[in-house]
Amino acid sequence: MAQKKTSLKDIATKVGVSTALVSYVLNGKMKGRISEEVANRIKQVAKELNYHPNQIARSLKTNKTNSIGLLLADISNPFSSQIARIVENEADKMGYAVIIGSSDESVEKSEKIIEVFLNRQVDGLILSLPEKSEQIVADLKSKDIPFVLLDRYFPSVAANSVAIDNFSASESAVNHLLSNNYNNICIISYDTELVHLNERLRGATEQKEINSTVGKVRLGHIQEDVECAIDKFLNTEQSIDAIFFTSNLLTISGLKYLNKKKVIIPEDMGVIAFDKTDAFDLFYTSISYVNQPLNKLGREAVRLMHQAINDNTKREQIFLLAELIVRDSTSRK
Amino acid sequence: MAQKKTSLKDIATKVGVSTALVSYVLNGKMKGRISEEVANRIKQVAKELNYHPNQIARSLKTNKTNSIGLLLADISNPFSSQIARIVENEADKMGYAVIIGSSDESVEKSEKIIEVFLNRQVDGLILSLPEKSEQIVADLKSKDIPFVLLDRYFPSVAANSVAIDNFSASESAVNHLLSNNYNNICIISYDTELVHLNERLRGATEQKEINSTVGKVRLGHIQEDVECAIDKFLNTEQSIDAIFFTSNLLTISGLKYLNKKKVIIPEDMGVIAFDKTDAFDLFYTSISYVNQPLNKLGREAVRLMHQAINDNTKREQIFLLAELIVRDSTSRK
DNA sequence: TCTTTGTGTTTAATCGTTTAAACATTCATT
DNA sequence: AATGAATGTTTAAACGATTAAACACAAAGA
Repeated sequence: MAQKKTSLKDIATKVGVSTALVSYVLNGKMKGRISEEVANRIKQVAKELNYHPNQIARSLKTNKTNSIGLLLADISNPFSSQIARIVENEADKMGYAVIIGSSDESVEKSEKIIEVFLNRQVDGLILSLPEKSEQIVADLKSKDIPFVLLDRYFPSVAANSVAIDNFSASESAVNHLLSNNYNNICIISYDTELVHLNERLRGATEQKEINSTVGKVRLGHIQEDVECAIDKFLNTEQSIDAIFFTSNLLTISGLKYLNKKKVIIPEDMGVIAFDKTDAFDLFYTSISYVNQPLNKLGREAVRLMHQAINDNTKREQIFLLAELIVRDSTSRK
Repeated sequence: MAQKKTSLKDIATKVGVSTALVSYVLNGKMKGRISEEVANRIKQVAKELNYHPNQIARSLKTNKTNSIGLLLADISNPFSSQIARIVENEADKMGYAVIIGSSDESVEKSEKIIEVFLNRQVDGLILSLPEKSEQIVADLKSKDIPFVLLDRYFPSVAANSVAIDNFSASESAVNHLLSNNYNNICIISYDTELVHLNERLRGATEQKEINSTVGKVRLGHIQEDVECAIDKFLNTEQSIDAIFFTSNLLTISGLKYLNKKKVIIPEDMGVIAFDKTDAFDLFYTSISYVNQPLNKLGREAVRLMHQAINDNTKREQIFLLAELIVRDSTSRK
């Protein structure tokens, strides 16, 4: 950054006034006390010298950086990157810059990244934390740092949060299958403590009428465990006629394998997915899915965070409704 | 950010020394001049009070923020988000935080975002710029700001850049088709001034032996124009037997449409793609594609940027080789 | 004439660091 | 005893902004 940037002082010197006056003029403060003439001269010189305030200096004084930290599980996962995009846009509208980090579902990495965020004096945090992060949430609360949990939340520690109503989303997905005459439904879900994912499972299984089986998939072994679960369903159990996948990665792995096994959708097997992905476009049958309102999620997260920054005494927990998009993968011919 | 953070001064007061000494100890400077005893006491108190240096203050003094700006076309596009992920990791290793922005292929938006980055005193920039951005590059150069162009570059203004050798990547893709007896190849490409994309086109078409047709797709009308191009190939022209798509979005739109039109791959039509996407997993035939070395791209970009930050007199232009991954979509049975 | 009020501008402290330079003390050398 | 090094620590300015408070001066009211 050579070519030293112009500072308030440069302008002050050139115009022949104090830096204070320049600051007042450029910030539009003390309106009505400053002479038009001087004000104009200052503004003009500022433009001439291509002045841009040094945010760092400003931040040091005001104790506001107008930046936020966004922690995601993995920015290269489409769900995360779409959220990132929306948060970035919303934040920008409110004058915040966004610093991003990926936790890879690791608590230690999350802690480390949050520390980096805080050292950089971000004004607030938007976090999608991995399982077993209750302590992190508790620590942030005790330090009174403004933050919002996004997508994932922890009932044991109350905090600002934005998520969808996973229970009812799953419920309606399964109801849809039932009403389309799929009666032996199996659910493929993660083996996790994350509440939002377990809510998806609960919503799908806690229905009196349903005769369901569950396949649990370990995070680091998605393809392997999905295949294993599907094999089990196809062979040993009573004949399954539909699968509900509770995440986008699970769906992709599952469809890939069903393809390989020549299972025809929806004739041999009904399929319903959680989240949409581009990949569906290339599948021979269009896929029914639970559509999360990503735009609203992102917008609400930024709004709550902004609110927390300005007044961290309120707490809000927001659950948005997901919408069921019905396509061909759940319609028996 | 309530609960006032502890500062150097707090430690100094508690230990009974000057802030300077605390700073020296904590930064490991003036080694050998400071008494062990005092040093230990300072370190201990720092830990007790959970001291973390205020990066903002430090930045103001040192004129280094240890942050970089990353401008992408659209963080929600998989290519961008994967790059973002890699850049984020590499940058973190070198102690840089990453601020992200998406240009949406707009020059004005790019300018605006870069300005935000610079006001925040980022140490350097990594940029994927839209077409007609030569002036931006020239301005950055004249201001002597350290930056690296990533993926996209502009031959008319020399600058640090990292990209793949698009020409030879396309060349080998087309050669592969030719050697598999596809002789009427058509290329679907963007209607753009972006050099890296036109190099893909040039690499594919500038071969004596090839009998090729080109479909140009406008950025805002991908699905529409891809369909139109494919229709044209299928109807009016001499029978096309292979399509080379020069980007991932083009590929997805194209395959989707070929599906709809019941064109069988690879029997009726050979297909080769640029970039891999998850979506391929769900297609009935595995897709051959040009694989960009994303990890290397990201790593080299960060390395060059770091180099530019420390010495902005060198210029490097790096072209990495992409690899052709051969699958079933280009093998005639 | 003397205060008061209003207008226009400056002074100076402050944010939390870094760091060159100054200071003070001890110790060895001549 | 005087000089010089070596060691250990402090002083104080600086980075570039913000902002309460002070200052200076003119016009208006008592």
